[in-house]
Amino acid sequence: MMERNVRRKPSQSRSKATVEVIVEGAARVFVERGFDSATTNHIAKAAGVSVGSLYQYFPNKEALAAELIDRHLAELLRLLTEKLAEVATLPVVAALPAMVRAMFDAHSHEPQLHRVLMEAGSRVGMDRRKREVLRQFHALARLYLESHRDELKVRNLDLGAYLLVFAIENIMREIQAAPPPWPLDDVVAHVAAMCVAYLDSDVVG
Amino acid sequence: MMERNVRRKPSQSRSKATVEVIVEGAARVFVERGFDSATTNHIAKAAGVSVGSLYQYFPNKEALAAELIDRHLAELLRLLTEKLAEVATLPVVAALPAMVRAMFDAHSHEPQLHRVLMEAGSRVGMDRRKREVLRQFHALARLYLESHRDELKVRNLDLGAYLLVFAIENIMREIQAAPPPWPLDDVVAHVAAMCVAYLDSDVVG
Amino acid sequence: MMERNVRRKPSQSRSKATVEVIVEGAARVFVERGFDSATTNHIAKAAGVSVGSLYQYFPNKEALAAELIDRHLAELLRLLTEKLAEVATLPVVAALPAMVRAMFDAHSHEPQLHRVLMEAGSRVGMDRRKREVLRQFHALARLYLESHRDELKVRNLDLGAYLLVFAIENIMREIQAAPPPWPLDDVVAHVAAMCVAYLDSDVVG
Amino acid sequence: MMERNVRRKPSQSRSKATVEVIVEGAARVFVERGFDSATTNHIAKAAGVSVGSLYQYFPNKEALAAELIDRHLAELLRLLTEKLAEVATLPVVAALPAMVRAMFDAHSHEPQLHRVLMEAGSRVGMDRRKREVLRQFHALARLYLESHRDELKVRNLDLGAYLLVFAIENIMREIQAAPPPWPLDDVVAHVAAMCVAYLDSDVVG
DNA sequence: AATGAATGAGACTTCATTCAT
DNA sequence: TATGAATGAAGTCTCATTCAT
Repeated sequence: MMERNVRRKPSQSRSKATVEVIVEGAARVFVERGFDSATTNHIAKAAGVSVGSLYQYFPNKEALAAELIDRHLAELLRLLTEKLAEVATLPVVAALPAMVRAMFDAHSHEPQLHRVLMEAGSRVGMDRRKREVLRQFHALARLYLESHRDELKVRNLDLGAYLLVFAIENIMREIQAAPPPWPLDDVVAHVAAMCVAYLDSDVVG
Repeated sequence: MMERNVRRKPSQSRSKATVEVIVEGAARVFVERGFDSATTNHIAKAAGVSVGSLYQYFPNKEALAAELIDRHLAELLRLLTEKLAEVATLPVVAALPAMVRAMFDAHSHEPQLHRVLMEAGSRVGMDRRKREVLRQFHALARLYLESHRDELKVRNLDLGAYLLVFAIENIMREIQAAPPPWPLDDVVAHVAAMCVAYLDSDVVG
Repeated sequence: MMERNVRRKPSQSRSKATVEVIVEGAARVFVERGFDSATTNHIAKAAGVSVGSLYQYFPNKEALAAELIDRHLAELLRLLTEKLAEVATLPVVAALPAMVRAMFDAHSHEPQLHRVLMEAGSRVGMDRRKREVLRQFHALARLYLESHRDELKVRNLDLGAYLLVFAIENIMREIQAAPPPWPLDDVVAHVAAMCVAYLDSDVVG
Repeated sequence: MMERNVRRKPSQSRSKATVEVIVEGAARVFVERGFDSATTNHIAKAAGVSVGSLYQYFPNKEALAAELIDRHLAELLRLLTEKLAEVATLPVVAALPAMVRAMFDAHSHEPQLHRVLMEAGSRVGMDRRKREVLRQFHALARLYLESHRDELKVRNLDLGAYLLVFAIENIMREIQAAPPPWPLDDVVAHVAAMCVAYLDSDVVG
């Protein structure tokens, strides 16, 4: 079903430009109408190309959403990796708030589009792709924690990194979806505190 | 669009039984085929009634999913409320692990069905309904925390309860969706530790 | 299709009352929703009986409309026959305006319902039934004209009566459907004048 | 409901041909099965196109009937306008029989199809459209009568033209629907005589 | 490469009618 | 007789996808 994300590698620059307008058109239409109500015809029209051209590059609507997700997640991963590199040498108490904040900022980019894509969910491979990225970020987080092992009481840093990544990611998404009534700085501070406190607890297992 | 969840109040017992077989049929079909591929005709056939009967009680497929969600969330709320009452007088360090475990157990009920419904997501009103239940549970959690305020360092118990509820709920869901490679008891212990440590941290704001 | 208008002769008075409320309910629903959108379930509800009872007396929706048409046309025929008897001895110049006026008055009764039934048209046997009544009225008109033959120049009184009846009936219906911008008395006077003038013309054939 | 008669302007010639075969298929199916029993699938099959193509150009069955009506009425208006131009300078006594005959001839074109469309009636916008055309013809008739005012006794030529148009049109339609037992030439002669005599009568108002 | 008219499977939904109670 | 829950055939319409130009 999800045959191949992109049908033919657009090597010509004209093709590349066409792919670009199609992807942008898709983003616009997904935001305006939601994933289900968006049709390939809508998208082609919004992109200013014919349906035929759309199908030249994308086998179906799902592939378009997948492409948008991939771009978003790649950006997310890039941002967080970069930020982690920046704070890698800082002590955990300083680094974690920075990472939480970075995660929050990363989720503030085109929230409508990504909300729509999240809702499209597994039909679009969102789950698998997102889990893949989180897995990568989990690995990064573990590396970071291990290099700061002596600052921490928690021993199972693999599990520790897992919990941090998922807890932070989900709360940031939740905040985007339904902003809570507290100053965001407070929320960020609390999330960071939760993480720091956790890493400093002497849980067994 | 989501006009009314149930079309007519089934007062007669025959009607009630019909509604029941339809809802059960829907659950089965949703699990077997996923939300998108399920059709009202599939569901009617699975339930052993005619499509007409299905439409007598439910305006569309979404309403069926909504009904299933409502039942699930009501059960969830009931379980957690009950558990919270049980542990209400215990100190936080004892109560939280019990609650985390209860949350985990609650998510272990018909996980396939609820995964499908989560994926159906907002098309089905899942988001709104779930947020409503979490709001209720947030209120309960806050009450609990306030009655144990002197055991805690965190001051903003409203925000505190919010973070606990969302962090726990999301991690439990994640574990259901993609079980991690650690013993579940360890995961539960760590989540509880994260919560306890957080509440004992002296974050400002 | 139009098996039999009424299924069982309602001999019991309870039955007769039931038929009555059903017919009245049908009239109300037809006016409110139009013929096509009216369903037998709507009608049964409006009449305060169950669908089953409705089907006990009427085989289908068409039969209900037919019944209403029959009642209407019977009333129309009765009124016009009566009026014609009244004016039978008057000279044509006096009688025709009276008949035109009577025709107009007759069409003023429950115009909404009858408009709906006209629109339902042949599906409901309207055409056949109406033609039947017009045929009867044509016969009456011819009798009248023949008994006044010496006041008239037109010789083919059969054709003459036919034209009068159809011309008057159609114009009266048209006036009901889309009232023209002239005083109705003027319109009636003109129609009468047209009829009188026609009968006084020496057309051959 | 009657959103737009035609969905997209067929600019390409292929589209135009498709629209044409669809309209012709619709005409055939309406005649064969009547309006109610005709389905869009029947029509598409009869036209040799897919349902999808039908819906590309017509939002529903009603729109197809409306298109056929529009064509018919346009033709009717064209014919009568032309005929009126021909006889415009003739005296009323000569012109009216010619117009009545023309009206009769015009109604002889595809009578079955138009009978079906009349029966479909207001569901199809027939009423509104027909009234519009009659309004136009009323205007033409009035112009004609006014330019012959000195041949006539009737003074309210507006109302006069109205009566003529409606009386003639309805009788012609009636004759098509149920041919009466007299030679049509006689009927035409009588209708014309009725009109001429009316215009020569000295009705007040 | 691009176009966009054409396709058609199949989902949704209604409502006249039946029949067990 | 009355009830109204249940039936299911059949019609409407959409939209992802193809393919002739």
